[in-house]
Amino acid sequence: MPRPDPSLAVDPRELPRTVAGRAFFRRGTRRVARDLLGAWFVRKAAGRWFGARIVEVEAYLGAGDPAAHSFGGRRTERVEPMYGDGGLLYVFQVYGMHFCANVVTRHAGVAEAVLIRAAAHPGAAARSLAGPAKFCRGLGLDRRHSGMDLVGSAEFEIRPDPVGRRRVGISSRIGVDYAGEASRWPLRYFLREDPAVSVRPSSRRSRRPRAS
DNA sequence: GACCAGATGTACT
DNA sequence: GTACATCTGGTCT
Repeated sequence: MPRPDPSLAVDPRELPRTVAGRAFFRRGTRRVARDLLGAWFVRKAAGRWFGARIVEVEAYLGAGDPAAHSFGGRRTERVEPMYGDGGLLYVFQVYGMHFCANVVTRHAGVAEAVLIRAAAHPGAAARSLAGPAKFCRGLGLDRRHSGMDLVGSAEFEIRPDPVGRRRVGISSRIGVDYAGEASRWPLRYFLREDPAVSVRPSSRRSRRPRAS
C-alpha cells in the first residue's frame, strides 16, 4: 500500500474544524465541486495525518455527460463507486501508470463525481500536486481506495474551507476532447493565481490525435 | 511551447 | 483481439 508523501504531513490542530458530512456530498455536483476548492483532503495513515488543500477540480455529470465514465448509464465494475452514495471515493487508472481520484456526489444510483485535479501544501514543492495523477501519488492513492467512504471513515476526511470561496476561475475540462461538445462545457473550477493549478491557460496543449 | 514515449487496465468487438 | 484512456516527464526548438 503506497504511503502518503512525508512532506504532506499535517497538524490536525491547524486544519479547518468542520468535517464534511454526507449532506455536503449529496448536493449538486457543481456546487460540491466549487465547495471543494480550498478544502483539505485528509488521509490518516500509519498513525499520522497527511493532507493537501484542493485548488482545482472538475465536475463529471453522469449519464448525460459524454466525458463521464458513467455516460449513457454505463455500469461496470470499475465505475461502480460512482453509483454509490455521495461521499465515496472513485479512483481509476489511466495510461497504464497513473491514478486519478474523484469524490462521488449526489445520491446512490446517480453516477456523478468531482475529479480532484490539483492541490497544494505549504510544506511541499509548489507544483508537486499540480495534476490529478500527482495528487494521487502524493497522497498514496490507488485503485484499492476506490469505493472507500470519505464520511465516517477512520482513514479519510474532507475539511471544507471555512473562509469560503475565494477567486474562482472556471474553464472547460482538460483532456476530454473525445467527448465532443461536452469537452467545452465549463465544468473545471480552480482557485485563481494558485501556483498549484495544474494547467495554466497559456500552456494548455491541444491533445494530439492518438497515433495508430 | 511543441512533441513524444511510456505501460497496462478497461471496455468493447 | 484491439483500441484507447479524466496523464506525466523528458527532449528539442
